[in-house]
Amino acid sequence: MMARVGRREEILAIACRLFSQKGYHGTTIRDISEACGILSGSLYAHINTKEDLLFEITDRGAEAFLGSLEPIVKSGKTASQKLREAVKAHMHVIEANLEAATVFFHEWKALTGDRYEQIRKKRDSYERLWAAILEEGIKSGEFKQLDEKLARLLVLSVANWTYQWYRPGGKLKADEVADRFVEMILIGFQA
Amino acid sequence: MMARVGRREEILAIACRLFSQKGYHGTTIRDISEACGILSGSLYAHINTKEDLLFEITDRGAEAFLGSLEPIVKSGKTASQKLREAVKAHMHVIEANLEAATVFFHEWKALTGDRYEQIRKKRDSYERLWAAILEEGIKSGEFKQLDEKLARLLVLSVANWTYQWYRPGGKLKADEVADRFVEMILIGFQA
DNA sequence: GATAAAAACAAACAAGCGCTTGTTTTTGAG
DNA sequence: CTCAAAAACAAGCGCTTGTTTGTTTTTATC
Repeated sequence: MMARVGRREEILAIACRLFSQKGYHGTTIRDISEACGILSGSLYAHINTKEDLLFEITDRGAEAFLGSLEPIVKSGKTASQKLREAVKAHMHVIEANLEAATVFFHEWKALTGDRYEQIRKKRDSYERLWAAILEEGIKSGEFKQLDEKLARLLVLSVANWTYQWYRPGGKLKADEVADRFVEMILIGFQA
Repeated sequence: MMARVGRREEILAIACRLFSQKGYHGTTIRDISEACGILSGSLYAHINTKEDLLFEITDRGAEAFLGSLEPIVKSGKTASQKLREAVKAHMHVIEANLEAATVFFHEWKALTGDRYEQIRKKRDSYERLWAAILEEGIKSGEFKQLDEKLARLLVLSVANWTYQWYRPGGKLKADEVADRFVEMILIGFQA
C-alpha cells in the first residue's frame, strides 16, 4: 500500500487556514485534528511537531514570493516596468494563497531557533530584491533622487499590508489593484 | 492605606512589552508575573483576567491614534497639509509607544466577543478619518481623480506597517520619515 | 506603635496543552 | 482473498495553562 499523497497536503491546508484565522499559538493540535476529522494523536502519523506545520507553511510562502520576484528583477526591463510587474507578482502570490500569505506575514515570528533564522533570511532576500529595483531606477535617473531605504519601505508597506485587506473574489482584481498602486506610486497624488 | 497607582501601570507596561515580543497567546500569566517579580496568583490582585490586559493596551492604543488624528481632520488646512500632519501624528504615536502600537496592530484580533467589536469599531473610525482627508483632496481637485479606496489603502499601508520597522532612537527621526513619505506619496517616484 | 488597606505568598484547582504508545481498522495492490 | 502498509483509534503521559483561595507580609497613616 502507499500513503495517500494528498493527506498531508490536506492537513497542511487545514492548519494553514486555522493559523491564519486564530494565530499559531491560538490554534491547538486538537483544533487541527478535529478539522481533519481525526483524533489528535492520529495527526502524528503525518507530522513530527506542530512547529513543522508552521515552518512548512511559511517556507513555502517565502519561496513563492521569492520565486515570483527573482525573474522580474533579472529581466532587462526598465525599473518602472519591473516595479509594476513586481507588485503584480506579489499580489498574484497573495491572491493564489491568501491564507498561507497571512501566516507567512503574521505568524513567522513564532518559529524558533534555526527555523526562525531561515525564514528571516528569506524575508531579507525578498526585501533585497525590491531594493535592487529601486536602486536601479534611482541610479539610472528613471526615478527621482529618492532615499532608497524610505522608497523601499513605502513600496514594501503597500505590498506587505495587502494580506490584511485583499480578498480574492472581491470587486478588486489583483492586476487592477497592482496597476493602480504602481500608478499612484510613480506619479503621486498631487494634481 | 492606598493602592500604589503606579503598580497597575507597571504591570500593563510589562504585559505590553511581552505581548509585543511574543504575542498575546505566546505570553503566559507566569511570564508576566515573573517579569513583575511576583507570583502568578498575585497578579490577580491587580487584574481580573489576562484578556483585560490586552483590551486595556489595545484600547489605549486606539484612543491615542484617534485622538491625534481627529483635530487634524477637523482643522481648516488643505488636504495636503492634513495628509502631512496625519502621517506625522501617526508616526508620533508609534514613536511614543512602539510596544503598545505593536500590540494594537498585531494582537487585537485575539480579543473576544464585545471587546473585539469595540476595537474593530475604533479601527474603522480611524480609517474613516483618513478617508475624509483623501475624499476632501480628491473632491477639491487638490489631488488627482484617484480611486479613494485604493488611495486610502496605500496611505494606510504605509502608516500601519510602520510599527514593523520603525525604531525610536534610530537614525530616522519620525518627523523626517513622515515628511519624506508624504513627499513621495504626493509627487511620486517618476523623474 | 497600632491599624487597616494593599500586596504578596503558598498551594492548589480543573482544564487543556503537545505528544507518545500500543492496538485496531481501512485500504489497495498482488 | 491475502497481506502488509497506512491511517486511525483509545488511552493517557507529564506539563502548563489561567485562575482561585486562604494566609501572611509590607506599607503608609493616625
